[in-house]
Amino acid sequence: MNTSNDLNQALADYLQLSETGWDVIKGKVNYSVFDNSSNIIHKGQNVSGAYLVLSGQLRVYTYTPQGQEATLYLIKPGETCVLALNCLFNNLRYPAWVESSPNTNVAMIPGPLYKTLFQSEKNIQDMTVTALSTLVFRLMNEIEQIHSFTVSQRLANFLLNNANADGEVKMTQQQLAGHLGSSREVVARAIQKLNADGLICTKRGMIIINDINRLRES
Amino acid sequence: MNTSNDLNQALADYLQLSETGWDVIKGKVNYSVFDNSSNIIHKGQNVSGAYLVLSGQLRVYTYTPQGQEATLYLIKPGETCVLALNCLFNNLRYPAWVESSPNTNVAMIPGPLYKTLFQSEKNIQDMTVTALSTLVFRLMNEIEQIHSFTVSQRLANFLLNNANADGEVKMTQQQLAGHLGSSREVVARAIQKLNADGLICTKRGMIIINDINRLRES
DNA sequence: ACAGTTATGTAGCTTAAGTTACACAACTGT
DNA sequence: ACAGTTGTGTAACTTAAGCTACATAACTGT
Repeated sequence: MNTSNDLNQALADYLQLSETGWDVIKGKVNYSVFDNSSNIIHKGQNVSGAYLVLSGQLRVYTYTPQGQEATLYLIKPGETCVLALNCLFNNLRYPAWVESSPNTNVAMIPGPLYKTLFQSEKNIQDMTVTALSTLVFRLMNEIEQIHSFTVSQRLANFLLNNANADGEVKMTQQQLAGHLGSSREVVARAIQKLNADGLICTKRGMIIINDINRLRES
Repeated sequence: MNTSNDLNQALADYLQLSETGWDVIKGKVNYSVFDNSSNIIHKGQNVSGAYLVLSGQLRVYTYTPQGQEATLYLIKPGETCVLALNCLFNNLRYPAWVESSPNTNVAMIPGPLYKTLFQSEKNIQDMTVTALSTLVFRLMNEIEQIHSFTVSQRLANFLLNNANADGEVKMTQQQLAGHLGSSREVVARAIQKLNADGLICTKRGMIIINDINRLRES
C-alpha cells in the first residue's frame, strides 16, 4: 500500500462516507507514510485532526513518575486514535506520546473537517461514539482488574488477549511491564512462575503459550 | 421541583434542543421522582434510554470480588449516565448498579428517541461526546493515579476534589474506601495520619479539611 | 570472532496495602 | 434510658509488589 490511490481507497473503505461527505474531505486528507519506527505526536502538542491507521500500528504511551514508558494502548488498522478525538472535541492538548511501528500508513483528517463530517455523517458519528465507548469499557475493566487481580493474573490475561494465532506474544518483558503498569522484575517473577508450571515458555523477545486452558484458569 | 412543568423546564434548560427536536420528545420523556434512596438499575438490566439527573444525585457502583460495594462515580444534576449512553449505543446490558439519593429527579429519554436526536441535534451530539470524553480522561487519570500514588495521596486528592464549600466531605470511611477501591482499614490508617498531622479532622460520617494548602502538598 | 548492546534470570530487602480481630464511640428507634 | 446498629480507632500479621543489584544469555554490527 503505497500509491496515493491505494491510500485513498483504504480510507474510503473505513469511513464509508456519503458522496457529499466524501466531497467535503477530498484532497484535504493528509497521508503519512512511516517506513521506520518514529515519533508522531508528543505530549502537549496541539491535535490537528483525527488520525486513522490504514496499515501498520501506532503505540500510545506516557511516562511513569519514575521515568519509564508505560504503553496505554495500540492502534491497529481501521482504528482511530481516541485520545486525539477527545482532544479535538474538547480543545485539549495531547496528553501522551505516539510512536509508529515500521511500515505504518496514517490518514489525518483535519479537525474542523472532521467536526463537520461528525454533524451529518452517520457512520462518522457511529465510529466516534463506538470508539469512545469501547475505550470507556476497556478502561473500566482495567481499573477493576488492577484492584482485583495480581500482576500474575493480569499477565496471564494479557498474554491470552494478545497472542497471535500461534500462541506467541512478541514483546520483551520490559514492554509487557509497560502494558501492565508494573516493573520488569515483577513481571519476570510472574513469568518465571508460569514457566515453572509449564503454562508458557520464554524466548528472547517473546513468550509462547503452551497450555492455553490452564493459563485461562490461572 | 415537583410539578410536571418544573421538570419539563429543567430538562429543556439542560438539553437546549431546537424546536423540532423538542417536538420529537415532547410527552415521551419519562420522569422519575425518588423521595428515598432506592435502587434504579441493576446489573445486567437492559438500558431503556438516556438518564439525565435533574436534581439530587445518582450513585453508580459495582461489587468487588470480595463482595463489597465499590462506587464508580456520582451523577450530579445536569449530568447523564455515561454508562447508560454506552450501553444504548452498543446494545449492551448495564454493567453496574445505580442507586438514587433521597430527593432525586431523573428524566429518561427512551433510547430510540435519543438516537434520533443524536443524529441531528448539535447540542445532544456535543453533550454525548463531551460526557464520554470527560469520562475517558477521568478514567485514564485514575489509572495513572493508582499506579503512581499511595492510598494516602489518593485520599488527599479525593478529599480536595469532593469537599463542599465548608471544606467538608460527608462520607463514611467505608464509602471513601469504596471510592478509592481500597479497604476501610487502609483508608482509616491514611486518615489517622492526616489527622495526626492536623491536616484534617474527623467526625462521624464526615471529614473536615483543616489545612487545604498542606493537604494539597501531602 | 569479538566487543558492545539488549534481554533475561534471580536474589534479597523494603514497604504499601490487604486481612483479621476487637474495643469503643456515636447515633437510632422505641 | 436502653438495646441495637452503625461508624471509628487501632493493633498485629501476611503478602504482593516495588527497588537494587548483578550474573548470564542472546542478539548485532563490524
